[in-house]
Amino acid sequence: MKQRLYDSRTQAVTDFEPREPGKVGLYVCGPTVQSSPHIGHLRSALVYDQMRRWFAATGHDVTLIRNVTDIDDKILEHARLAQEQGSSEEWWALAYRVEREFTEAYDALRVLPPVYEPRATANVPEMIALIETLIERGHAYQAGDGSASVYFDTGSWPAYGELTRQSREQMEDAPDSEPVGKRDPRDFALWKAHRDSEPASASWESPWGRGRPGWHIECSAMATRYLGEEFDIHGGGLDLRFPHHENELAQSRAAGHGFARHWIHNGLVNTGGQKMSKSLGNSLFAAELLAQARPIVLRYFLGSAHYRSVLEYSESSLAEAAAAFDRIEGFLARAAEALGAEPEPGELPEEFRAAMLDDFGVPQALAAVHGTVRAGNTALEAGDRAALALHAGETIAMLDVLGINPLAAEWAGESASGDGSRDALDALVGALAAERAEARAAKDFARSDEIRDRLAAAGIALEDTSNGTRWSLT
RNA sequence: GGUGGCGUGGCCGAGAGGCGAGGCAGCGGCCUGCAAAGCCGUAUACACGGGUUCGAAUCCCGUCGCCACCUCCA
Repeated sequence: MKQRLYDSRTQAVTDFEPREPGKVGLYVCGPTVQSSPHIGHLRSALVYDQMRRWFAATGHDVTLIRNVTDIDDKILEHARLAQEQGSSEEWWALAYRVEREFTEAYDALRVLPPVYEPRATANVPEMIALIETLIERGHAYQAGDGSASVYFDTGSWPAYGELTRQSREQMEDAPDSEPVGKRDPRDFALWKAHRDSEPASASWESPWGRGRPGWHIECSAMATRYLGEEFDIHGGGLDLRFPHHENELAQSRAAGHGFARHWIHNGLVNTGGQKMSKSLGNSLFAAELLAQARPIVLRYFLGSAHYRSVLEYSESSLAEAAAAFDRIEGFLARAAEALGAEPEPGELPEEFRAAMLDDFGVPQALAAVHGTVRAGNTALEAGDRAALALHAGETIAMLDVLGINPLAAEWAGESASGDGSRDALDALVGALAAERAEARAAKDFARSDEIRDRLAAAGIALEDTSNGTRWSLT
């Protein structure tokens, strides 16, 4: 069975065939590091992390490139505004500080680092070369106002609009805040002339004069530099389809590159039925979320909807995710105790494989996880060790692919077992549990319930199983 | 004006012409001293109105509502 993948350009689920068998080149638009990461950034990164893990699990060598846009209007603007308030932070310091916040948030969710994370500022020569090619081929021109700006000539590229199926004629004119020498309002900047109001450090030498790169050219240049003129998959948030990805596609194709074979776009995160975004000011920041939910639960939650659908965030949906994940985690803990060892990863159930092969059907894959957990619980109850070991192993294998295996090394310290305080607690709780067992044996239920209640008040739940009493933190 | 998406049971969330994914909550049962956990069982769900079909939540037409993009955004 082949990998199936929805392609935004053709608007259809198609077979995915890597250009080179066994290898996948995946470029993902990373953040513009202008302000702190929010839940939407986390979801986006997570979606591609899941794909990357799945491709790896199915024997592919994945080259995942996720860029960092560290020079842009907003970064300069934010730094300037802060400086007006007395900040001494330069734009490049701001960008780097925010970039580290992103990295921290990604790490918290165990989003694996990309194979490489290129910064726009480190690829200016590649961008200039690409712009020169576009000018040579007659698809770009220097601004008519004599400035150093260079624009892509959308009128020279008949396919313009192919990604989002829009005709150039029907597009609303971009109301530029200032007339900047474009031949057509729909043309977009490849190179932006330096302005005196901007720091000199935010400009580079070019054949057209000092300036800085336009937004779209960086991705074309970096994707090509690290993945080649033609590569397998280009991904990003749905809101990047137009103009960003449309423009990337146009300029790269106009430069003679094959560019991305598949385009994928992840759905956005809504809250209160509305898109969350910087401009609306309704952002849920990563730091707040990570403070209120266990990172592994947050990862489960953000990854539980299909990557292309809208994910509605609410506190109750997050709480539901926590309950669902507890069920899985509880099974693994009981299985490990019953088996006397942490289960080894087993085979991936066919249902899970089929779901993932079908356009990354993570929701159905999670249904397979829950089905396996149920089968495992049944085996546990029946005392069928072989079946228990089988299902526990399958569960672990599936969770590993999804990056939510609480027993995995990557989540060490997050799982229920772990540090020394846990052992100390175990000794104390164990003593109380033993006392309770004596009381129960003597039918002194008032005493046994008192012990259980006291532990419950302290956040420790007791469960009486056929193998004795086990405890867990609530 | 153009482009795209969505509307599924109390909630979240899949599916996509014919055995009602999965989770959460609820109800009944088993287990338990009582619980908890677990297991078993439990739902006249597919915005509305037409149509195609032996059969539609799924296809077609229309209507309503919501959302996104066309301007910086994951």
